[in-house]
Amino acid sequence: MSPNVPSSVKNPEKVRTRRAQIIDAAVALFSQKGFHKTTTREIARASGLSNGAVYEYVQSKEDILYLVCKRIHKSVEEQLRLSLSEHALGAVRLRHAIKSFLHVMDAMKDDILLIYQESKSLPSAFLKEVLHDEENITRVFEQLLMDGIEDGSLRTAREGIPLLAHNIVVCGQMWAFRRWALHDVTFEQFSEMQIRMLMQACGADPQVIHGE
Amino acid sequence: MSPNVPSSVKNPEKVRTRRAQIIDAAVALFSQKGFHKTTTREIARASGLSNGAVYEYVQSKEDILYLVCKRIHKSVEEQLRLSLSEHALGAVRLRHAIKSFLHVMDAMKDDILLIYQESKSLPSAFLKEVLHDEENITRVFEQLLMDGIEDGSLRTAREGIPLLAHNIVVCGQMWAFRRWALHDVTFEQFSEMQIRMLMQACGADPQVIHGE
Amino acid sequence: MSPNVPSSVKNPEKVRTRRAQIIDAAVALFSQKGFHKTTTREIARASGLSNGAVYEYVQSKEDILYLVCKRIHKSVEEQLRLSLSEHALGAVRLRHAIKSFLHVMDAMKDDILLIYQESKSLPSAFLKEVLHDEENITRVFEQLLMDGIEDGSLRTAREGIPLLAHNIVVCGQMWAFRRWALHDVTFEQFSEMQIRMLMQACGADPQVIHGE
Amino acid sequence: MSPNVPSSVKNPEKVRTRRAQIIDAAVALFSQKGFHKTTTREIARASGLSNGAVYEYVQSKEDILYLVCKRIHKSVEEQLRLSLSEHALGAVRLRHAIKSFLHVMDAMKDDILLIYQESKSLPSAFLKEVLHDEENITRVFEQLLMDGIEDGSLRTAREGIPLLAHNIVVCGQMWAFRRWALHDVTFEQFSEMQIRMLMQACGADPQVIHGE
DNA sequence: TATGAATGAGGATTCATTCAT
DNA sequence: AATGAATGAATCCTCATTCAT
Repeated sequence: MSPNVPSSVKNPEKVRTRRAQIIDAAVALFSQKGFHKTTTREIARASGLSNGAVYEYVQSKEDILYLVCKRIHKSVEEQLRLSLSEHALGAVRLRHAIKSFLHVMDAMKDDILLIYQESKSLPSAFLKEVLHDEENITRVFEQLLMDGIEDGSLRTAREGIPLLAHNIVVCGQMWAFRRWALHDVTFEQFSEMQIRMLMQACGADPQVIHGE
Repeated sequence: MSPNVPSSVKNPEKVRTRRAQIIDAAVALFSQKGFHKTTTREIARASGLSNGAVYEYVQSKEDILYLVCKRIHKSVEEQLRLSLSEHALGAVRLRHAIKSFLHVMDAMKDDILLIYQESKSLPSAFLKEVLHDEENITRVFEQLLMDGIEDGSLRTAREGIPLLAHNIVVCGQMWAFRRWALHDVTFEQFSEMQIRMLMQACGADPQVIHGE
Repeated sequence: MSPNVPSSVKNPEKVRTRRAQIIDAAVALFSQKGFHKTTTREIARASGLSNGAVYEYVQSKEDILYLVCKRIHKSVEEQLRLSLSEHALGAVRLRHAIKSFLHVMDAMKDDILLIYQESKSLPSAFLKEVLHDEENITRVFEQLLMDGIEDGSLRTAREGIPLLAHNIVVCGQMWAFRRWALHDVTFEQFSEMQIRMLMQACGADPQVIHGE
Repeated sequence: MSPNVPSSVKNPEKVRTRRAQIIDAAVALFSQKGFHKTTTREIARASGLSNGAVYEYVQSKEDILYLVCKRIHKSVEEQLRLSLSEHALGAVRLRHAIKSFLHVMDAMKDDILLIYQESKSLPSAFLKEVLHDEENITRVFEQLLMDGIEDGSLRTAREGIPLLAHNIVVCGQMWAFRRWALHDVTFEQFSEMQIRMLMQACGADPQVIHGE
């Protein structure tokens, strides 16, 4: 399904730890200097491996970018799913999820920006997979919207769901990739206002919009 | 103020036409293959100039990227300003402006995506200027918001203006950079729904929200 | 027909002289150290060009090997054709040609050995062409054999012509690639004995076999 | 005398079997892709050993090439010696030997070609030894020529013996390394014609030349 | 102004060999 | 005796930029 990154090293435990080193180093370097301006030598040095060793765990520089993107998305999704609440009302659960998502986006600003700026350098099979990961995140919100519509806590048309979900996701990412333009706004302000706008767009009740 | 791109050619008319050739070629190539994978030779060939001639009108590859970004923003801003209406109500003028803006974004999808993906490769002085250009676009909407609040056609807090303006701009750009995810939504649907959400967030009257 | 080696330099005169430099350097280096152990840097340095300049005239290291093989074969064929005599009898003309050919092989020992040892490193399209060049040399002898049979000065079956021609060619090349084993034999001895054997195999008259 | 290939493994039986595995794998790979394009990893995998294990039985990649050449020559020589006849006349024994030799060359085409193309990559001490092995094969024919001269069944000068023997050997190898050029000739034709030419050159009686 | 040949630093990747386990 | 992970030097090729003409 999702394209594999082959490693010539067989021991899976080793592969896991070494790749973690590589990814850690690469995330930092790609964030700082961009994918193209980062050399594989720098990645090797920064990850504590030799030039050659890197290529035991990865087949190309692009593989590294892919692993980096994968890990970032995995982390986002995990954090998001972990934070989902159990409240009875869909609208409340949605509000909660948006809030959590914005926090995750804030915590992972640099990583999100990295994906925005560098994923276009991925070979198309990899790119497809990365976009697919993103869709999975969107789908979390689509589900919550559905729930809210079903239980009556959200009053909006079903057809609008995909776009609403997208708006939520982009809204979160925007905190990362528009940082330069939002420097006067604190995260608290941003979070509060955006939640209000989004919940209103979703047709939530005023009490829910304003957080009870 | 805005950093100059020096040219060793003196005749300003020549500089203008030659740079136009270079920019035309570069826009197409950067859109297609990205900044890093496009070579200056390719730009030279595609623009009908010799390798050396390009460097008579530009000092580096990054200069070209800068000129490209500049031209795109100039075009966006021009089209946007040309389309501003004269209606008495600020809210109506805003609605109109958003609609026009979305059309411009649709027409310039590729160019907007280009700026999103490649502007990080600009030297910081250039990047600053490009971001500044973007702010100018945002400012158009800030002014309209202000007008609407002043004339009472928009009921929202003054402090929210910058973020609302940003939301409008990002909303338009999103049509370009999230194309892959929005393939099921037609531009008409997108435009209508987003305008509604944004106008609602701005505190417009229902009639205005729905276009009279 | 014969595969081209593209050059990014347009001026054909320049291409000719620069490639000559490259080929000269490469022949010497390939002969000395072999194709694989010769680096492109060495070729560049030895030919008086910069690393990059070499790649203006050639697209890969294998292109260089191809040009080298081409030039060697061209030289062999030219020398061979120049030396063809006008004697009335085909057998005499053949004898003369073999003798000349052996002299050429002696003069070009190193080059012939080079082709023998390195041509397998050519991409197949190139290899085919190089083998084709060799066939052209063989064909010279096939024609002479034919002539001799026709005018009655050679008494042998037509069907044997291809193999006889091959024997002649291999016989000459052998002087190059079996040098190590023939060190006790002078070129004069070699030449005389081989000519005798070959002419006898072709069914020449004793006088012709022994050179009148 | 003949240079040793040291092994860090002591058990000679083990060394023999493991090296056999290595050589088998290497012969196939070298024939297919050439010495330089074959990696030691490939040899390890194909021989069922680990990367490291190969180096317990061999000290370098070139050692492997040497062992490969050795084994090929050993096989050629064995087959040749086994086929030597007991006929009273030297000329007949020679004819028989040539015929057998050609058959061996036909059976071992690929291996012979391998030696021709790759032996130049041997370190000089190894190369010398490989050439020496070849001389031993030549010497078989020298002896037969001597015998024939002595018993009067061959009428040729003693001084010509070395070159005649070489001609015989090259003639056989030619069937391997000129395959591409001889594709129209069947082995039977080739064999018959070459034997005739060679026996004639050796001064055999017509009956012997034509096989009684 | 324009040309296009020349430069040369730089970078991804490979692979024979070693060595800790 | 065997494994397979690690090493790091070595190599081909690219390409932004310069400069003689």
